[in-house]
Amino acid sequence: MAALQKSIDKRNALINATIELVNNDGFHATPMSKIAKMACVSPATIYLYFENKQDLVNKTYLEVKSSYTAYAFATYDETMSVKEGFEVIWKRIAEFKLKEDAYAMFLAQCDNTPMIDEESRQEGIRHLQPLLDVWKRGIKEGVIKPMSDYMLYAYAINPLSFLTIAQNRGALVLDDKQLEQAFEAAWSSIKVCE
Amino acid sequence: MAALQKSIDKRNALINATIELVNNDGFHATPMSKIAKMACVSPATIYLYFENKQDLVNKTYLEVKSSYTAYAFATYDETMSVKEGFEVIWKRIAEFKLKEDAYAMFLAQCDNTPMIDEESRQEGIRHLQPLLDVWKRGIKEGVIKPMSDYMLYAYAINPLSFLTIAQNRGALVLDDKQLEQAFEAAWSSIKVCE
DNA sequence: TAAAAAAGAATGAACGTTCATTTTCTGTAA
DNA sequence: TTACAGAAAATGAACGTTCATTCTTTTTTA
Repeated sequence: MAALQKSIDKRNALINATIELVNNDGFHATPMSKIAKMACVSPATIYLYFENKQDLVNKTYLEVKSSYTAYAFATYDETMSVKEGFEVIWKRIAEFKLKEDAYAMFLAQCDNTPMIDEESRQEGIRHLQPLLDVWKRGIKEGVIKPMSDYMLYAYAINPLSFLTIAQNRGALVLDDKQLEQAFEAAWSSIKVCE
Repeated sequence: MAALQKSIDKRNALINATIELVNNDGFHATPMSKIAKMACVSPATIYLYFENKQDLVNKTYLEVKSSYTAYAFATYDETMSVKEGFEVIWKRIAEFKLKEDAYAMFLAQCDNTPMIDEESRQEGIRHLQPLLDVWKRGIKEGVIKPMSDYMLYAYAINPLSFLTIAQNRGALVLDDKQLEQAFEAAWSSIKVCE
């Protein structure tokens, strides 16, 4: 157990160092030697845990994406109404993006650059299924406008990425009041008007 | 005149090569030698037009941002009503992002990574002033919800970036009908309900 | 004590940038 | 118009550095 435990710690340290350094400098401007140093490990040791640099960043992406979606759906269950379900998920996502802003920044960078393999990108998308299911249900019930998943995501969820990046760059404070406004805007853009 | 003309052509070729290669591979994975080759120019020649690689990408960013905002505001004038003004600007932006999808991809990458100098980023933001003015007017007239510029941008404009990237990755087709839907979603999220 | 894990130094390739040289342009004098 | 000199623009090769990865040796584990 001690040995395994130690390995998991090192792996986590490598993943966390990758996130922090890539956020600051970008993927290709982050040398393996720097990641190793921040994780208190020899550069050679990275290759015991990951195949190469690309594998390291792919795995980091999937790990962050998993913790993101796990957090997002933790308090949702399928017996909720569409509106309630959406609100619960949306607010968990917002909470995650504010609390785990380094993760949010990292995901934004992965989603907007060619730094991740297409295969890992596809796998990351699959994690969102429960949200897509809420939307499908909402459209069937006539509560949500009949739009494609991409369009719904663009207006209901993606703006949060922009807001957290703006907040991270010091241009905006997202307090509770602003967040409630943001939720209202999100819901307004996808709901069917009564 | 011949000499000057030639120079502008080369400069444009370098900027265009930068956009295409950075879109495909990312900033740091794009060597100067490759940019030079695509622009049919010697690597050394790049340094006659730009100080260094960072300067090249900063200037490229500002050039793209300028053509983006010039296009966005070309048909808008201040005598329009808030709703009409917003609609005109929004639709021009959408048109630009669909027609000039390479530019749109490039801007998305600049806005979500540390690849651009902070100074150039700030200058790029200033170009959006006319849009912020419409919003200010809309809030004063009670037509637009009193939200910060960042929030308004997040819900009304930024979703278009997500949609064009999705379209570019082959995951979505943004036809006229979808676009009208998207505009409705954008307007719904920021307007004051009657 | 044997195997696994980790380390640091070494390697070779790739990169941004510069240098020495050649080519092209421009204005002037015949 | 032609010839040409000086300046400007452009080039390909070269330089020094940095980086991802591997190799050999040492340390830790069981």
